[in-house]
Amino acid sequence: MPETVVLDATRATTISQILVEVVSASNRLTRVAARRTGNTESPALLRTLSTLIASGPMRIGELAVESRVAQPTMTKLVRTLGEREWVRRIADTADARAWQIAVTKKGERALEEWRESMGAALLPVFADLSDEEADVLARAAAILHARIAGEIGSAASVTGPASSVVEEGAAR
Amino acid sequence: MPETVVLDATRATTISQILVEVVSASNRLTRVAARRTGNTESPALLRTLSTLIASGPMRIGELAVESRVAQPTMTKLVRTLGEREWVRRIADTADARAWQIAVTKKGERALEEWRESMGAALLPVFADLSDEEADVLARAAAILHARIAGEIGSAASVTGPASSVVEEGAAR
DNA sequence: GAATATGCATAGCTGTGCTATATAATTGAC
DNA sequence: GTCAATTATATAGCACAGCTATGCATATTC
Repeated sequence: MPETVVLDATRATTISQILVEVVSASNRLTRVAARRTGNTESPALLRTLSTLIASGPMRIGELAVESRVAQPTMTKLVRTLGEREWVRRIADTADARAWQIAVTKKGERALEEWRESMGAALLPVFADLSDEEADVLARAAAILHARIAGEIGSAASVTGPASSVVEEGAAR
Repeated sequence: MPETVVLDATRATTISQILVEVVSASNRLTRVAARRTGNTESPALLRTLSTLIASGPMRIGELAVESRVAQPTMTKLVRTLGEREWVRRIADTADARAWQIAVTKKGERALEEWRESMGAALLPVFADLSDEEADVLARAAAILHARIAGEIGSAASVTGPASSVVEEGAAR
């Protein structure tokens, strides 16, 4: 196995190029999806919801890290989500500065409806995928999800049990 | 092969779900990429550039369709691209209302640099992909690109030869 | 040549993202 | 136990990408 360094450099280049193609394809797919669904749904809100559903209630700061946005951005998103009653804020008994953010039933339904409408909107473009192509897409999504989930050292999902049930507005 | 209808419905559901997973993964990947690159580059500008490079000079309206944005959005993007000297506007001799938008060398370089920095930024997260995983991602990107390109009836790339070489600001 | 259609620009809004900074609570040092 | 430093969220204010509605100029059609 000679010239390992050269081989590795080549391989890194190849992987980089593939990643760029994936990002580029993602970028376009996002636009196609936005236009076909009529653009009424917000990716950021749904991303936040699905993070919460996947990992359970967590603090705003943790949510910001998981969702890859700055903390003030997440504060805004959580406010909007709260106004729609898709999440509720639960006081954190261990730290009066913090809140646990939890998805409501309504929020779960909203995400589910979004997934249905997104699937329906994109289906016509992809309906005649071969089984093999469909499999490739499914595996690619799984690979991306796994890598992205693993990208953060630890984060979240460690917070769960410490929260109380005091709703916002109640005496603290 | 009995119950074709039921089977097809099931298959449609499966494909829909896969597509939703792909969109969801894309959405997250976009955020990871934005954060890791330091977020200085704008996806919309680069999407426009790469469309122009792939399909050659075209009108603002065509570019809007290809890039899946509304026409006023594209007008703004083209203005920004022009200010950066990444594109130039060429008068369309066949129609005085229209412009042909063409990428400059500077624009090509900007896209190339973006691709390099994006690849470098994401590589650490994906460096230890197996050859097989890398292949799955590459094929998924190709499938998405092909479908998205095919989604529009015809559009663009039919416009090329009709344009002149009169630069903006020159007598029209 | 007047009416209609088309291509682009402008105005003005919303939402998502950012940084810098404020406020309040917690933690740590002494 | 109090004061300083740190931490969690909120607020302010900005930029940009997206949209719809609409205006303006040029083409096209009858």
